[in-house]
Amino acid sequence: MTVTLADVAARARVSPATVSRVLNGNYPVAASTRERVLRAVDDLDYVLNGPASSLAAATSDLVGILVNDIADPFFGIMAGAAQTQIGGPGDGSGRAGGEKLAVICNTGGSPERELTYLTLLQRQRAAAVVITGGAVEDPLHQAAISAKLAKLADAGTRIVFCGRPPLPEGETLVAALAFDNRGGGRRLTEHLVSLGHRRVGYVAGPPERTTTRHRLEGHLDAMRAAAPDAGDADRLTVHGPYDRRSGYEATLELLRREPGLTAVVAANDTVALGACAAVRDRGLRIPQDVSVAGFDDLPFSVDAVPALTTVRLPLFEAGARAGRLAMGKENPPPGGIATIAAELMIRGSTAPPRG
Amino acid sequence: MTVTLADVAARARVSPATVSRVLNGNYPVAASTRERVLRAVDDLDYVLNGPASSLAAATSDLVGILVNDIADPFFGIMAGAAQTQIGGPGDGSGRAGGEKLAVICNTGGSPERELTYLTLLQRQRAAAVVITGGAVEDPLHQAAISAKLAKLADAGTRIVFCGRPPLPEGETLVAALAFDNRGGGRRLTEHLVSLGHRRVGYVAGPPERTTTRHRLEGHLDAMRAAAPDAGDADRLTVHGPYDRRSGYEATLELLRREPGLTAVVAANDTVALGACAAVRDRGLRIPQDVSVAGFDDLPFSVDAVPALTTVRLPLFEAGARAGRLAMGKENPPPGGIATIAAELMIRGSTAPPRG
DNA sequence: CTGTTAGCGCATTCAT
DNA sequence: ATGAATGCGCTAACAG
Repeated sequence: MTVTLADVAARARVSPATVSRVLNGNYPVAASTRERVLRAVDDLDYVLNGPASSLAAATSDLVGILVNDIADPFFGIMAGAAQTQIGGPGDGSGRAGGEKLAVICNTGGSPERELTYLTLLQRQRAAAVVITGGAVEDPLHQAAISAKLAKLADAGTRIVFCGRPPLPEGETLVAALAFDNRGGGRRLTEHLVSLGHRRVGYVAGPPERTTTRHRLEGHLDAMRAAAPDAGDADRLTVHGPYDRRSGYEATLELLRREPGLTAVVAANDTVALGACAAVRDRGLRIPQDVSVAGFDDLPFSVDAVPALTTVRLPLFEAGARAGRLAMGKENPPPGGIATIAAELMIRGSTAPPRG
Repeated sequence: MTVTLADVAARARVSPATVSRVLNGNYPVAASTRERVLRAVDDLDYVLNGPASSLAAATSDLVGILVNDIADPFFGIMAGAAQTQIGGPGDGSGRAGGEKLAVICNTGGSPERELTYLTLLQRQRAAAVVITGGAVEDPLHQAAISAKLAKLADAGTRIVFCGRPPLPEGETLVAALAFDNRGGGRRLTEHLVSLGHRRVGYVAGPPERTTTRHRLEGHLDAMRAAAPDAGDADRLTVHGPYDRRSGYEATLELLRREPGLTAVVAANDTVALGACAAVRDRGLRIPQDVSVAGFDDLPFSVDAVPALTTVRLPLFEAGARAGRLAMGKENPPPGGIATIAAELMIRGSTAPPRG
């Protein structure tokens, strides 16, 4: 019923071993023989049995890419970029040669699901795993993930972090591409401070996430430098999920707490969009009455009205690099860790506060 | 070195078969035995060998989700929704029970890569495949894809279309969830016509794609109904990729061709954002001078300024339903085909043309 | 309810 | 450069 390697061998009048060698191309085979085998493959419409192959070879061509939320372009861009380096462009025949199968796994930001996916990938003997986005800082989960990653690495799976800080220990296990969230956050708020803002609200992401904490710390650093004795930064910080609605509601709350607010900084661009809507619904103008700033510089941010001041992260480049690292096409950075710079993008949504 | 099922069996003092039955849970096993086995699994930190399991069972727990562009939330939302129905929430142990591994494959809209991914999934003996987004209409590729899908279906892989029109034949192979792109496009333009617009530009997607064609046809139907002898609809249609830049440039071009344009309809919301930017850069106001409309109702569309009139597609619901169909959790619609309604969302970006 | 027996389809020794 | 033989780790009959 289903065509096997043995069928191909019979038709090409060679041994199964030879067919295997032709298909994997990692062993010398006479050109004429190869020719014959390839023709038999096409004639019979043979498709390699992945599981059998993986079982025998004790390794598979699966590469996992873990993301927190695939509906968010922040992750979509990185994941898509990584996949371009892994899937290979194909040869146009649809025959599928030595390509890896890059697969994206949506954890929803839940550490449990993250672990489950890692186990699933371990079960599949994945060739590599790329983990994108910030981590949850709960020590229990940290330890569980570390242990799991150690096992994966031990089994020969390459591990790459993308937009995630390196593990406390175990730097040798993993190549990590970390974004400079703290520096970006600091420079963004410094920009506002330099414009004259002193009452700045901050809509943070979910607590316990590294990304949230780093961006917030950068913001607070800048605020403290500007007004060492202000001390009410906590009062002007609200946490919530990384979505539009959170930005909307948190901004209303901030405006309630501090009607004299002159600027709102959001944890990311999506949240910033919600913040903009809230500011407007309160009858305030951007940036004349309230400045608004985001983070990430997602594609839509430049089209906001006014265009959003934000911090640009080179998501595509980082994702592509992570993909290359996962494939072993590129050498890991020194010490296994590289920090990716974040660039301040000043646009129309920020301006000096009202005289 | 690596723990196998036999090791677990030995430690639990049962046969390998019993361990297998416990793990797969599809066969009666005494509670006490199960207990013992599970403990041995935990003690030994055993992880099932996926390839071996798939080889023996002649089927795997992989489910593929094909998307055109994962950086686009249109696909991200559907893919994420499908994954919620497939991956299962996990039991929180990270142990990974009977879950399927839902994997997202990014084709970049290229039929070749689509074929390659299908071959890769075929090679893995995937349990199901969900194909999202419109198809390319080239008959050669259509035939190649059809043939490949037939083989997959033949091998027991369930096939589900999501946001893609059904195959010309072979309805029995596939459950198809198709969006009412034509109807949505028609109602959107009818709305503009009813406001009084007659010179309406259209920024279409890439030619040869079903989604592009259906939306455009809906638009043209509505235009022709409004002005049967206008006949210059072609002149006011420009094709381009589904991205912001295309919307920007095409709109400038349309404004050049027809300075008297009172409205621009874009192939989707992302394109519409670019169109808005172009309109503004030309010194025109939205909607007073030019109305702009999009399609899809992506999350950011309501936050555009003014909020974007568009056509809402229930992307999450459709993706989730596709996921359930792929898992066999839900029965296919009658005839294998369901059309998903598209809802007109009238917001601030459209208004009557200037008196 | 549990144990025994046979492969699943391929990659890889080891020969030649 | 090629063929023959072996086993990867598991599931699925078939017994009992």
